[in-house]
Formats: sequence, C-alpha cells, structure tokens
Amino acid sequence: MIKIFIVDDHQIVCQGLEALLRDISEIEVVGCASDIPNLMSQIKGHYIHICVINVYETNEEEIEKIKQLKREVPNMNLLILSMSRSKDFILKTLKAGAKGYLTKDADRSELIEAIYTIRGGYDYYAKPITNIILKNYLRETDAEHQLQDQKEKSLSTREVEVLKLFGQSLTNKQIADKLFISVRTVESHKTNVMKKLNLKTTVDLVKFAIKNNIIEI
Amino acid sequence: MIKIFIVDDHQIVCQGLEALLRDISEIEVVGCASDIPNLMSQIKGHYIHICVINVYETNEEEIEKIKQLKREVPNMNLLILSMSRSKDFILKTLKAGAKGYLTKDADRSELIEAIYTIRGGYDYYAKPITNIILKNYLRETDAEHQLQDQKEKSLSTREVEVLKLFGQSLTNKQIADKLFISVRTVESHKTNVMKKLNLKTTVDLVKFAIKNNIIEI
DNA sequence: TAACTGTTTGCGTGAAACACGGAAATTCAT
DNA sequence: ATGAATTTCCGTGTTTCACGCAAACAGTTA
Repeated sequence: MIKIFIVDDHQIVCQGLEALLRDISEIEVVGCASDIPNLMSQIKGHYIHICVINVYETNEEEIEKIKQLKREVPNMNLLILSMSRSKDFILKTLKAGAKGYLTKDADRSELIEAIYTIRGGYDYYAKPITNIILKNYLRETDAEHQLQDQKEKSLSTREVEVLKLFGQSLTNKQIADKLFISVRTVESHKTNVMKKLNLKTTVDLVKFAIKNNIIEI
Repeated sequence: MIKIFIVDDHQIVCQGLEALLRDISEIEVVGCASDIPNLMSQIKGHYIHICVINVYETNEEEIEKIKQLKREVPNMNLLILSMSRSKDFILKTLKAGAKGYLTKDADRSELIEAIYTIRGGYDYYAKPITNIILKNYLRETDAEHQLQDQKEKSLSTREVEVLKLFGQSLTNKQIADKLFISVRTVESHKTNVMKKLNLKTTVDLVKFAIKNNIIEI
C-alpha cells in the first residue's frame, strides 16, 4: 500500500485528487492539507511515502518551504504539481528535494505513473520537463563561457521580506523600524532587487511584485 | 440531468473535479477545458447548464474573459471557484455575470450544493462571501448620506494622461518633456491625483492605476 | 583550512521625487 | 460675467533613489 498525502490550497481540489486515486487498491490517500506548514503539523507520527504538492506560487518562498519540509521529513518523497514551466523554478524544486514534477498538462494516468515510479525509487518528470532539464544540463556544462548574462538571479528571503512591506505601502522608515534595521539597509535591499531584476523604476518594482504574488493588489 | 463543464488550467484538477461529481447520477460532466477561450470553442452546439471555472488570476483580464463568455453564451450559468477573497474581485465576477462563487475552503458537498442551487435558479455564494457582499451593499446604500466626502472625485484628462505615462515607468522629467510642461507640473498632477483618491504612497498609486486599467501590468 | 560566493548590514554623495502650501492663467458651464 | 475646475508653475524642506563602497557573516567548495 502506497501512502499518499495531498497538499493543495483548494479543498475541493484536494478532494478531487483524492477521488482520482480512490479506486486504486494499492494507493491510499491518508489525508490532505492546505499548505506545507499545515502538512507538517498533520503528518507527525505518520509514515507517508509520497506527498503530492500542488504549488501555485512559483516564488522563492515556496521553494524555501519545500526545502524546510524535506529537512523535517527527509524520508517522504515529494511530487510537485505546478503550472510553472520556468526552468528556473523546476530546477529549484528538484534541488530542494522533489522526486518528481508534473505540469498542468499531466492527467490522471501520468499522476499514477509518477506515483509508481517514485515508489520504485526513481525520479519522475513529466515529458515536457525532461527536455527542459536536459537543455539546462547541456547549457550548464556548456555555460562556463556565458555565465555572466544568464545568471538567473533570484531574490533572497530578506529582499522578499522588504519587498512585501514595501508593497503594503510602508515607507522605508517604517520598514526599517519593523525589521530593526537602518533605512539605508532597506534602500540597499531595494536597489539590489532592482539590479537583480534589471528594473529601472519603482513602478516596475511594484508591477514585478504584483506579477509574482509578492504583494496583493 | 445537469450538464456541467469544467474549466481549470490543470488537467489533473479537471479530472479530479469530474471524479468528485461522477457518482452523482443527476450530474453529468460533459467536458473540460484549460481556459475560457478553449471552453468557448469546445461547447459550440452543446447546451451546458453550469460551467465551473477555477480562476487562478484575479486580474481585470480574467473578468473581461468572463464577461465575454457571458456575452457569447448567455444562458450558461457560471460558478466561480477562486482563492481570492478580495471584495473587489468577487463583486466584479458577480457583476460580470457569475451565478455563484466558491472560495478555496469549500469542499465537495458545497460544490454540489452550489450546483443544485444554481440549477434551481438561485445564486450561490460561499458563506464567507455573503458577508463580504452584504457589507459592501450596506456601504453602498448607506453612502447617500456621506456623499460629500465620498465624492467620486474623478480624474481630469490631463491627470490620467500623466498617470498613464507614469505607469509606463517614465520619470517625471520624461513625462514633462513628452507633454511639454515642467517637471513641477507633473508633480502637481501626481499629488493632486493622490489627494483626490486619498492615496499615500507611490505604491498605492500604481495599484490604483492597475486596478482601473489606466496602466498595463 | 582557505578561498569563494552570496547575504545582510551599513555609509557618503548628489540627483530625483514627494509633501505642503501658494498662485496665476485658462477653460467652461450657468 | 461670475464661480468652479483645470492646468500651469514655484519655494522650501524631507524622503527616496542611483551609484559606489565595504565590513561582518554564512554556506559551499577546493
């Protein structure tokens, strides 16, 4: 019996995924959680083979949560389900410890195949993903030449933190007080973010943050 | 027999929702689509009672798609499924023609309840939503008293013009040059807009402009 | 262990943007 | 033609931004 746990923000989707696996005698869906923190509190004491995680946000925060989950429950295999085809994001989830990755085009049979594959000790990546991974691998080994312009700059946790408060319309002073740092540091974080993302104005920064769900609109 | 169509970006989620409704004899899931444009091309000639739409993005674009769908297929009822609890967004979907709205906390039974309710000719809103709608209604009807401070201060054409350029990430200098006015005038327009709308920061201004389609994201 | 990379923290300086208040010229409807 | 709103602009002081620099620290790799 393969014990599965499901993580999805929408309860209906959780139940739906569960329903998809219900009539497979070898698979048992042990439970559902709305997010990774909830998951961790729910699975204490239980042994789970595979956790299917539907990842909606594709930001650094989510990656961080996956890493943390892997640290806390290292023997549980993670199967990521996400709409993102960003090479960057996919590779990050794999690096964070995921054993498989399904895109939005995957269907029930692919989900089941992934579960069996992972249970068998192998990694499973949806077909469109293998290409991406392969290409990236080729490029990375080839990349010693052109490292400088592709450098996939991701934001640090502190930077995201500052960006979040900034998006809540706080002034630099207010952000500084909240994080117990100086105004200059807040400025530094902001300008570093702008440099990393190659943004020129505050407006661009706000747009970026909105697009990436760092701030609410 | 209630004929249902499902719209969700993730194929697995589509299948999951379908599985949730499979063993209800009165409900038939006719098909699935990954988005609204796909839906429209798929349902030509079919009569669908209810379309369950899982909305991931909560922007103006999605609202526009819903409106368009309602125009093209006016007799099909729309049940929105979304994680957003933004009063603004919910009211927009309802205004766009949706007959129901479920939040991420809704489960299978609530989905089924919603389907039956809508089939009966009524609207269905998840419990957390009714509060939001009610509050907003009260505020709107109550607003006749306090019209003077709510005063629908509309923006002048020049102000919108400045705002648009501002939203294209131009500096005040660039805006000034483009409109053949001084930088100070640009500043004035901006601050006047902020005063009119009671906004405090640039971030708020950008958010406002995005919400109101003055600038593109 | 040493070297390297990246994060977090901060400063100096000058330019740009913003807050607040005032004000003249123009348009536009009553 | 008088009043209201719009469009234009300035003075003054504060805040934020751009650009560069750098120390302290953590994690990784050689």
